[in-house]
Amino acid sequence: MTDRALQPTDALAQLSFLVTGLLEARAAQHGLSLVQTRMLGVLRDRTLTMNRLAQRLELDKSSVTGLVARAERRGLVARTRSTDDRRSVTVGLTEVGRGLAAAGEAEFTADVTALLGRLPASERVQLTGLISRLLVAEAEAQGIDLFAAD
Amino acid sequence: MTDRALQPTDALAQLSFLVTGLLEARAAQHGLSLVQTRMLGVLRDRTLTMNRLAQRLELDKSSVTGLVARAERRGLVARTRSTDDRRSVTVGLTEVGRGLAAAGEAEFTADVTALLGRLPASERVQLTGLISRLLVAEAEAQGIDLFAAD
DNA sequence: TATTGTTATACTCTATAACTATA
DNA sequence: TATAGTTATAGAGTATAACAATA
Repeated sequence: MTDRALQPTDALAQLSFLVTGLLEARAAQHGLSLVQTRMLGVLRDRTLTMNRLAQRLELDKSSVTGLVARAERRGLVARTRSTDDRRSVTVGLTEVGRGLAAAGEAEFTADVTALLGRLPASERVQLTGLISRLLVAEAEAQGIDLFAAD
Repeated sequence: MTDRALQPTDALAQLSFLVTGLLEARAAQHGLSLVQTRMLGVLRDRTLTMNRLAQRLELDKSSVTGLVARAERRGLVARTRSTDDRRSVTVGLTEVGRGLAAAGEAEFTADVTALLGRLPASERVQLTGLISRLLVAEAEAQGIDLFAAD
């Protein structure tokens, strides 16, 4: 009765639900949704116009208007009109938003580390290596360099 | 410049987003959301009361009332009052719903198979084996038997 | 009294279409 | 004219609280 393996599709699907669930649960602890968390993550290393933020999140610009408005109301992001192109609005994290993003990321990393801790070290290394290979191969097939400076 | 690996957390997070995205895209082709797809999947092998369906989906019963109502309006599920406990309502798939669930599952399986096809066969087997081990170990730690008849 | 399910209400998230302001 | 962003509107999805029917 040991070592029955899941079907490949089930394995990937269940792992994905598990990991997404971890992220969602941590976000919820801070009163954040998944998409708000993604937005904070995207803005952690850069400042973006509404338009480019929408592209990053793969959302319509009108959706992002509301998303940013709600985050702004909570003091997590700030909007400033661009000086060069005065049609544009630049969005960036506030200190509060930055703190929340950092805390959430640390917690999620701890959760994933704990999850991976279920496997012996050698298998853990093997697993993450294989996933990396898979992601790189898939990105390459899509014409994307996963390690591009961006 | 070859074989740089992602950090473990990034690797798992990105894989999860990728797989979830595949599922979401297929669901959208059929005009279904992720949660509607999950519901069809849960009901594929069984019939459930509203209450137990809510537990399965980890949603409030009031949320499931709306979820089922929208699916029912589209002819995907059917509600019937239980005869033994007349407070209960039993939900099950219609033939249309069953067809949609089957088609969606087949498409998603093909997508995942194509994704895994980016890796050579030996690594593919290794990867899915390791993921299975991880899921079994995690489930065990939570006191769940992943292979329980249910 | 307790449980099952629905309804009323409110909020987030999403898109489409129409609009304003700037280029 | 074209682009950046917002607003108006509509609908899905979610939860809390109050409710009706049944146990």
